[in-house]
Amino acid sequence: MTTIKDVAREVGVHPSTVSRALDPARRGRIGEPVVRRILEAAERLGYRPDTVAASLRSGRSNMVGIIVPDIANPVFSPIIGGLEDVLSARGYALIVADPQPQRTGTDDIVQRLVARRVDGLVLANVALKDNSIERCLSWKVPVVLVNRAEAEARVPSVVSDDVAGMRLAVAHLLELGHRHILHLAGPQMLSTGSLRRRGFVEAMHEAGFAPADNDIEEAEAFTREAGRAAALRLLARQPEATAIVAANDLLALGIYEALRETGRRCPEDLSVIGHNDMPLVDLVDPPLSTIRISHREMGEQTGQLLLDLIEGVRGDARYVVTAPLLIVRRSTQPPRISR
Amino acid sequence: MTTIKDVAREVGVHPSTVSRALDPARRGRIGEPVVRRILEAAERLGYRPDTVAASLRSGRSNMVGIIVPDIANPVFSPIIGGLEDVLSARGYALIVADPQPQRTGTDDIVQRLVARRVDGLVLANVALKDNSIERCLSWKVPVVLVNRAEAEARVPSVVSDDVAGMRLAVAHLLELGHRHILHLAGPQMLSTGSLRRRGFVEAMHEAGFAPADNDIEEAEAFTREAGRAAALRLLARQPEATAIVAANDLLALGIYEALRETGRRCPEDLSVIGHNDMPLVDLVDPPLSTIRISHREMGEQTGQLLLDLIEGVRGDARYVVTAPLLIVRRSTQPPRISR
DNA sequence: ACATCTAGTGCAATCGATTGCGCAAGTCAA
DNA sequence: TTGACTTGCGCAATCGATTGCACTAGATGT
Repeated sequence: MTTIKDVAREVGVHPSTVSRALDPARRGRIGEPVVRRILEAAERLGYRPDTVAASLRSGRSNMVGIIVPDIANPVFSPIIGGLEDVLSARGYALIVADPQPQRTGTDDIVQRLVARRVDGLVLANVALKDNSIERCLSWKVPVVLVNRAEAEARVPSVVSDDVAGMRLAVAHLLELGHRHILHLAGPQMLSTGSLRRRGFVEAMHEAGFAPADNDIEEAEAFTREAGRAAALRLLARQPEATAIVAANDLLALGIYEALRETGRRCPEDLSVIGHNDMPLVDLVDPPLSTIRISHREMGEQTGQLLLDLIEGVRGDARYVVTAPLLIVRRSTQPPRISR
Repeated sequence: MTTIKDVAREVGVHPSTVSRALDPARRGRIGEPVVRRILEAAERLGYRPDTVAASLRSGRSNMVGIIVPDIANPVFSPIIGGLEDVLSARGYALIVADPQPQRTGTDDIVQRLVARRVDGLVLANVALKDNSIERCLSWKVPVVLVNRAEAEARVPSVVSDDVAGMRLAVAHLLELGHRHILHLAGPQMLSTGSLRRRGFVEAMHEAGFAPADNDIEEAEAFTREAGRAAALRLLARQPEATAIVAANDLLALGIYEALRETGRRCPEDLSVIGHNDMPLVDLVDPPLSTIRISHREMGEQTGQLLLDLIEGVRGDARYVVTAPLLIVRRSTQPPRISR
């Protein structure tokens, strides 16, 4: 490994001069011909700066960490992808971490990442009240929330407009002629779960159909299995409803299973609409109507926000909400003519 | 930030003593009571070791990098998940990188990761002949290939038994009574593409049905769109075939689209079988018969292999191949009675 | 001609932990 | 009592780059 000293010796200057010449930002202070010779020598010797050493001295690691609840979740991978894109373009590396349920002792992931001197952190898994945020705050490490927000808005976040998304969904069903609409809600400790529920309730209210508590059922988690179980409960309670809006696509697919098991057909007997438009839901049977969220774009925005925070640019758009889009496929249709 | 010196001063010993006392491996050389006092002081002061400084001196970074072609690809996320699991359990962090098509100049990702002093590298994107492997080799950084292997086996790899998988697929169709079976192959520069093609050809041969070149069509990429296009070509050429085996699920879904466009039904007119068993293919219409590969497990194995390599344990299982499993759903059925 | 800048480099400290080597005190055998 | 070890810990160098400060020339101002 050739170091900065080797280059310095080769050119006959001091290491510090090499350091400056190599950094475009500070190159200005160095004479033009010297810079040229240094660049040439560095190239010739195959010099690669040691990021670790630089980090130690400068205090910046050029790394950011992201904490996701489940990497395999199709919602998070595009977020990671978008994030990685903008970060690597600016020379940052992304380290992804999965909060293992119970690892040895008190060293949780946030701490581990901070010990690695990450310059910033992205949290994709916060609950409405979440203490990892406080820890980041107390350590003064820049943080951006993505996908899910917290109850108090203490740190920047990038989320979809969940309430607006539910408005779109409800409006679509209303327009089709549905009147008795149910909601399969997600976990209420998550912003996505609670905001979407609120969106549903508000939209129904405004249309003059105040939903009863009985019209809403909460799933234990954002999974197919939890969706199936909750749908079974909900359908048993409200057999004459004509449509159901799910808090996310996985839940909607769970509803599909429940419908099959109880001998109902979608959309003939019951219209179903999801949320997220994750990959492949256009190919399920029937193709799922849903609300599209551009997760990749959210990842990119998150990267921007975080970089601004790290580099001290006071971009004032601290709370980015992206606009959802209604995607109509074949799981929704007008209700059958009721007597 | 409290450093090792602070702890040393607090306890009244030398920093090096603290360093040793804190490392379980070298703790033995230090007196028991001193260790206890150091541990206590470290805890009380909230000491967190600075990973960066440790890396600089020790040469180990406790980080490994993984290079994936596309994070959003549902095949890679479980691999990353499994990998991250075993790595973080051993104190390693995982940094994921996406090879941007053309970034500035010659500093490709491999170089960038090596500059970050990663202790090892996982390549999930190698082509059959790939020069990033040579670079890793020349830099002497431990490497493990996953999902796709290279032509010459110079470095350890973890892959599914693609040939065996295709045998399962072909055997299944044969057993159903199919005789004229087509293959929608993947890119032949990738091991998955070429091995699966070979598996198909071999299995057919052994059954006594030598496939003609005309029975095989190569898709440009492992995508739905490429699958659709290739399927269109293939079906135009071989209209009387009764079954088609795709080199992967995405390709199979492309076939679905092509079938719909040409007014054929699956499985009545044509049986289709995929490969990978990626999430949600059990919900498409019709539910896809396929070959299951346990990607998460592959990720875990990859992690083990890499750790062994890094830590010098000569685990001799250098080339892990996992066994594929046939999953029969509803996209395959016996062919219609031909005249 | 003299004081004042300014541009271009060199010097040396520093970041925080690791580690080879050395030294002192204690143990044990002869 | 002495010599050979062992145990426990301190010393100081080191990893590779960054950075505040000092210094030297030549340029500028008056």
